[in-house]
Amino acid sequence: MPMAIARVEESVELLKALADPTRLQMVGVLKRSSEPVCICDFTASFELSQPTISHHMARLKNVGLVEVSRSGIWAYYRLKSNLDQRTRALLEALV
Amino acid sequence: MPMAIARVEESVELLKALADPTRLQMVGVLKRSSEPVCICDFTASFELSQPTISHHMARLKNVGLVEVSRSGIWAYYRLKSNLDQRTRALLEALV
DNA sequence: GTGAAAGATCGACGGCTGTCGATGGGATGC
DNA sequence: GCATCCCATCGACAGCCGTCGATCTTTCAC
Repeated sequence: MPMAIARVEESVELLKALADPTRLQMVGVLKRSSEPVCICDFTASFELSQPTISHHMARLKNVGLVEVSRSGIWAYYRLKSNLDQRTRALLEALV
Repeated sequence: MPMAIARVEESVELLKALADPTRLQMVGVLKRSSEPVCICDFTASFELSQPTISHHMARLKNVGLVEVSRSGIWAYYRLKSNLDQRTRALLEALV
């Protein structure tokens, strides 16, 4: 039974979102953290500009890997809670 | 314990190799096949030029996902036999 | 040797993507 | 109101990547 085209495209989008050193490490941080992580923490630990960090996080959000909660002027990100089993297995193999 | 940089880069190369619809489906075909698959089968089933198919397979080969055996004028590809556990788990979650 | 077939390589083109500085937008504090 | 801070968005640029036609290499058949 060949892979359905729709599922291929969906998997590819997920893979492209993870296929960047910065984003893969961001996901790693979020996966290991028990609490949501502030964007300011990422801008502090990666040697990249703030717009770049924001851009990467937006890509992770667009593929449904992370979700955001705002508190005042801060934005806290965490891995989405209801990731499907396949995605969780993939992260488990990666991070 | 954060991810080692070398392992991040290695994972990213693997993810980039898989983050394309054609290559992901190629890997799917190889994973499901009990026997090596001829390049001519891929050029026949994908609506892409022969150089493009060859280019994609070369990328899969460069990251160590597949290996080739030639017989006469034909080239047969299969998933590399000694993939590490992490990579196998990743393919299991994807294909 | 000649020709044909499979596959790899090359050169070129357009589109996507990572990066930045500049700017915008909302919340906080004075 | 005004300045300041965090973050998102925009515009621009360079580099990578998917794709193709053309060509080269190797093998086989005659």
